[in-house]
Parts: sequence; structure tokens; C-alpha cells
Amino acid sequence: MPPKARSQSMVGSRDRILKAAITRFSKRSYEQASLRDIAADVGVDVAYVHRCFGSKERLFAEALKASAQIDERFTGPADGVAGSLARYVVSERPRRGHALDIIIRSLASGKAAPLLRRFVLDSFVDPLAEELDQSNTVPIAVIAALLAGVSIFRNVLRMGPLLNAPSAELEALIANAIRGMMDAADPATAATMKLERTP
Amino acid sequence: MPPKARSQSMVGSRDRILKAAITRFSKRSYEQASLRDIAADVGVDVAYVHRCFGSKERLFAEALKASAQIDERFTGPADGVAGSLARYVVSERPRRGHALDIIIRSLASGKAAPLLRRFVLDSFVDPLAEELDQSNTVPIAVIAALLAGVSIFRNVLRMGPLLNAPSAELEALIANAIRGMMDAADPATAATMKLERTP
DNA sequence: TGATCTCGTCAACACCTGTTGACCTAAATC
DNA sequence: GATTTAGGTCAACAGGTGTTGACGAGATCA
Repeated sequence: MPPKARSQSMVGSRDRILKAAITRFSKRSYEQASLRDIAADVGVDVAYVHRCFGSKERLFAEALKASAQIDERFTGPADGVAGSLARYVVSERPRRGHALDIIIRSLASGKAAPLLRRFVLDSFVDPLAEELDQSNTVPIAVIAALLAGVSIFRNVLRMGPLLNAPSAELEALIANAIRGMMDAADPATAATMKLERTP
Repeated sequence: MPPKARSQSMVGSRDRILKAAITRFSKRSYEQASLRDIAADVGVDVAYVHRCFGSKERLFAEALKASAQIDERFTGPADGVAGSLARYVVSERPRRGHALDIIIRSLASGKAAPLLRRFVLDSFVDPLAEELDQSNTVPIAVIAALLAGVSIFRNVLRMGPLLNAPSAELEALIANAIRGMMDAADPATAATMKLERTP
């Protein structure tokens, strides 16, 4: 293979690797997504992707961080929190490479779990708790678990009922679950979530 | 190593392997739990555990099935469904090797996913839907996703807030989420769930 | 022109995986 | 007593993994 002219297509190979990693990690788990696959996507040698990022773990960490920047809404939806969260999880047709996808695929990986735990806490639970003036993060964590659970059952497990259900129905179910929980836990906070029942 | 007296400790090695597999698969994912580890737990050669079950996939399937028989409550709690489900997920102190543990650790595994999808459908969603006289399985699937999500965040991800929270609080949050959802979706069914608000 | 540094390749290492075939041994069967 | 059969071991295969060191081509800069 000819060594390829550099200044043309080879600029920013690191970014292209990062992008390929995001895609791969959002389709397969940490262990199932191999460095060789990522390298092949970019058309580069495995050794290079390794040396670009130091280790697979660091590449994963960077991919996770980078995917969060793409994914603006994940850090905290603006208004009508319950409905907005529900809509975010459900309407994911052309979504790919967003933080949530990476998270739900590697939750069970021993290597990735510590990273993901901190990420979910720092990028979702804490900001949302602050946004809602809620000092107790437990309900927020349960919301996160609900959203992750539905995403997993839908996109990873590909469970029939959740795949075929109309988006509106699914959205309403999730939103009402969140509302039902927050309402009972703390009516004041629930009011902040702009409750309008969607039956 | 002396070939060991058979009739004593070696009876039912297959069952011991199955038991070890259940334990391993409930602590690590399908790919992370290796046949060699399982074999070592029993004190047997890898080749034997393989030939006992035909393949790793079949061993996993049998372990999953066997774990469900241990786990009576998983197939359908009797009364006060919402609270019962919540309590089941939360109070899992000395629980190990039950179906839910195996499920939440291998959800993202390409090999195990089809098995798990069918298992959750057959052993949880459908029975519970029937028990509640609910023809629409979508809300039930969302409940399953919620329970799985919380279990994952707690036991796999080991997320702080969900680990340290008092069981009663967590239980109430989950139960109210389920009630809030079912109540809005179908008040008649919700009544079946013996709603008593736990604030 | 020559030294240097970045970008990148190549080949290999060490390790771990599920799986297979040959083999051995104790118990049951004839 | 001889033979089959079940229970089990051993060594190896084929393939995949992250990781490493040696090396090379182009551009940069002195």
C-alpha cells in the first residue's frame, strides 16, 4: 500500500479515530468493541489508535466525554422536565453515538463501569438535582435508572413491546412514571416539573 | 492428582457445575464469566463442563432457567403488585444467583440478549400482564425496564445514591413510579394494584 | 543539507477464549 | 472375567484481545 499523501485525507486522524470509537462503543459493549475494528473503520493500524490514546480505557473515556458534548440535551433539559426526558429517551430514531447509547451498552463492563458511574453522576444526576433545587439525589438517580432501563430494553435488548409501541404512548408512560414518583416524594419539586397529566 | 473416589463427592457434578455457572453469571457478564472459571469453582476440567452442556450458550440458557426456579417471586408477585415488585428489587441483600441478577449483567451481550429477551417476556411481562388482566403489554414492559434499570444502577454500576438510600425510601419511590404510570394509563388496572400511597 | 519530530506501519508478544479429539479409569453390564 | 459405557482428564487448536518495540516516510527547522 502506498504511504498516502499526508496533507489531504490524513489530517486529524486522531479525531477520526475518536469519532469511529464513539460509533463503535455506541453499538457494542466495551469488551465487544475492539481496537482493531475501530482502526479498520478509520483505515489505520491498530498500533496507532493505541498509541494515540495510551490505552483502550483512555480511548473509551475520551469517547464518552466527546459524545457528551455532541449530546446537548443530555446534560439537562430546559422545561417540562418529565416530558422532556421521556421524549429524549423515546425519540431516538437517527440517534447514534450519543452519550446515552455508550452508557447503556457498557454498564456491565468491569472496566467501563467506574467511568460510567461518575459520568452519570456528574453529567446527569447532579445537574438535574440542582436544576430542580432538590438536595436529595436519590429520586433523580431512580429517574436515571428508569431512563437507562427503558433505553436498554428498547435499543439493546430490542424488546418487542417497547419497539413497536407508538412513541406517544411510551413517552406518556415514562413521563407519568416520573411524575408519579416525584409527586409523592416531594410535591413542591413536582410542581417545578410542569405537570400536565398526559393520559 | 489421584482420580478421586467417584461415588462420594462426584455424584451430580453436572448440578454442581450448573450451580457454579449460576453464581458466576450473576456476578459477571456472559463474556466475562469464563468456562474455565466455572470449571475451577467446581474443581473440574474445562473440557468437561463444555461437554456436559454442549456449548457455553447452552450452559447459560440452562443456568438462566434453573435460576428462575429458585426465584419464585420473580414470576409474579401475588398481592399489592407495585409495592411487592419494588420490595423485591430493593431488598436483595443476600440475594445471589437469582434470575434478575443474571439478566442485568448480560443484557448487553450479543450472545445472551436473545435468550434474555424471550425470558423476560415469557417469565415476567406476559404473566404479569395476564395477572393484571391487561392486554396491553407496553406498560408492563416499562415496569420491567424500570426494575431492571434500578437493579443495574444499584448492583452493577454501584451508584452511590441508590446504594446508600434507605430501603424504605427507594421502595416507595419505585412503587410510586409504577403507580403513577399505571394510574394514568389505565385507572381500572391501577385499582387492581391495591394503591395505597406511600409518601 | 542534515537533524529532528510527527505520523504511521509492521511484526510480534503474551494472554485468554471456546472448542475438539485422544485418552484414561472406574463402574455397570453381559 | 471380558466388555461396554459413563465420568472425567490432558493437551492442543484456532482465533481473538490489548499492548509493545523497531522501523520508516514526510514535513519542519536549523
